Amino acid sequence: MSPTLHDVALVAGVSYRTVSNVINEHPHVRATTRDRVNAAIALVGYRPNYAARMLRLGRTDIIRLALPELDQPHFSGFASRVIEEANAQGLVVLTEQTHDSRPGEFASLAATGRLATDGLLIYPALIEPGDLNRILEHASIVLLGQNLVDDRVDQVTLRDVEGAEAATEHLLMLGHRHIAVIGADAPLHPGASVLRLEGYRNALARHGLDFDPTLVASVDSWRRRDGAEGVRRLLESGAGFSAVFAFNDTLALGVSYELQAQGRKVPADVSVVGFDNIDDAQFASPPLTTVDPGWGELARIAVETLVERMAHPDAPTRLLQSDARLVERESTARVPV
Amino acid sequence: MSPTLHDVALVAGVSYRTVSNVINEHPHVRATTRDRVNAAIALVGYRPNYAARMLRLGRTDIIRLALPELDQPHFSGFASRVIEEANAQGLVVLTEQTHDSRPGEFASLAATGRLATDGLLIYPALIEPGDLNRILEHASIVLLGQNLVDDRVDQVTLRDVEGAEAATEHLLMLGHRHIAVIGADAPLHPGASVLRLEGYRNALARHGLDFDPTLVASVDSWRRRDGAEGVRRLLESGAGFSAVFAFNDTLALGVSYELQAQGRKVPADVSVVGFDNIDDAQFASPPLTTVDPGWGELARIAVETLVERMAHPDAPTRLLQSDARLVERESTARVPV
DNA sequence: TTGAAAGCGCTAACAC
DNA sequence: GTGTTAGCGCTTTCAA
Repeated sequence: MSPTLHDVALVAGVSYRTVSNVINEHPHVRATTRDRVNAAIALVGYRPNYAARMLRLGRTDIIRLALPELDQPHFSGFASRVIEEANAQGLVVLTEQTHDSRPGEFASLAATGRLATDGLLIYPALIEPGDLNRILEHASIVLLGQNLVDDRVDQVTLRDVEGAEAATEHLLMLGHRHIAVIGADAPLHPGASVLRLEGYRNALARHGLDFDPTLVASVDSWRRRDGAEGVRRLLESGAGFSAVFAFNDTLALGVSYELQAQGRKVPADVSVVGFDNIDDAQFASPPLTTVDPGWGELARIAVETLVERMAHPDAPTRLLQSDARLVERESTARVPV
Repeated sequence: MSPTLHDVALVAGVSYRTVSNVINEHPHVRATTRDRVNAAIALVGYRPNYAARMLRLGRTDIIRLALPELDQPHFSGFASRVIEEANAQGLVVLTEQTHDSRPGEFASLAATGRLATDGLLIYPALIEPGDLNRILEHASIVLLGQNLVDDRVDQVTLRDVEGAEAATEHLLMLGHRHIAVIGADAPLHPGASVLRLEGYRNALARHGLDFDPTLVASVDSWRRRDGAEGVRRLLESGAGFSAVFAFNDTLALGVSYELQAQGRKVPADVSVVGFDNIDDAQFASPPLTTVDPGWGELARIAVETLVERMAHPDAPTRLLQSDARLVERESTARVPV
């Protein structure tokens, strides 16, 4: 058994209470006593039992982060920043993967609160408002991403629509009139795929262009292979396009790869624009034009919001968003004449 | 205050003990009693207090995973798998980043054990044997990666030397005689950069070739920009080479990008081989030949080893390794004549 | 400034 | 099969 406060007190020749005071840096301890206690702590190798402290304080200083998949660049980058932000606030992060499944997400939600007052940051894919009912009363939750409008919960989201508008607008400005879309109807990204499509259509409409469904490739997921497959299908269908808007960078890199594999030059023959501004985008060949939706800012805001929610469970809920901006690189060019 | 076992017992009209039996699925509970208790649990909205349970059981079912950086493909892929393996064992994972700094790693080590008997998986960069002394007695630790030979601790590592030999051997078999190396002396990867260089030299020696230090590029880190910079320096130095072995895939993708940006064709002019087999490698242009060091296997072994260590603190320590194999793709070809 | 002691919610040894 | 109860290690109220 590892030593307890009691053992330390015995060795130091003081009371239980005094040792606790020293550990918690309470002010009213004489310096000599403090030194004696610290010496005793070192001597017996005392380390506090955090489970006992948690029980006593009703507070764990652990938050939970539930993402669909850690093994995707935009999510791992986000997780990395969340961990940093949380640590800065004295919190540690328990990471979970929902694998885009309803049961997975639900398990996360249901387990929330098991560590007393700790909070949950969850990036929902398949959660619906009804799922939240039983959870909300006993847990601090912040929803990430979009996909759910429910003013009983704090939400911290990207500006998907505005970002997609900016991407499309950029291509339109370059003279493109037939812009393919890769990444629609992704079952694992229901919110984002709808909103980014909406942004695309908005931009088209603003330029008086009709929406052409034959230029839209649906995909299973948003990985490279899906991007490659999507654009291949589009090419085979004979649909004519001079530019592609892929709903995330990973898709876009797959698209760019496949186009070049099929002998189309990027951007000379086809322009490609992505979404997320992952680290890899700038070192792709060619470097990828993309939308930076502000993942870093999102992480900061998310942790801040959760911390405030834990501190004030009854404060009004909020919807906060990070800022999106276009990052021009070399995968986009004027439409070929 | 949220309801406790006591509240449930009151509502169900049974004792404290019986409720606990139901929750922990003890066998000796009559079905009707169980139903009544479950109804009461649902009614009052009872959820177990895990801090209390941890305190009572002296066990948290939380393990800690400390990696240099989550935002690197090989680490995030590894973390993702560790989380899955741990979940399968009924454990959850607290993720931390050491940022390759001695203080960061040390903080992780020092904090270990604060959650009672939980264990720590740590990928050490700058830890030395002496750092472990004070920790070992009260914590279950498994060291990941290489970088430390210390038989007081379980270690689960990649086969860096063998992997690097395979990569170099592959290039030698293709007729290359001037093989550049990118990634040496990386301060953040002290173990891996030494071992992979060792593998490279072994393969060279086996073919009777001298080691040429002017073909070795040292780098600050193992990100794309470092790969790009490294190969640029080498080109500027006028050193002649027909192939590049980069110490990881991210470096290799940076190398491949830079070579092509400078008008050298890959693999027609220069072959490139990487290390890690990250997801991106197969969709790069050209798809990257690389070494798959078995990250997935590593995750499985690591969790298994930690679980066994937690169960048997006094069992003899072990050194386990995953298997490395070469994955041939299109970034390597016979030496140009 | 320090000591004594209650009690956080739970599990399980012990009774019946 | 169910009830009673000690005690896990800590923080903190109350007293001295």
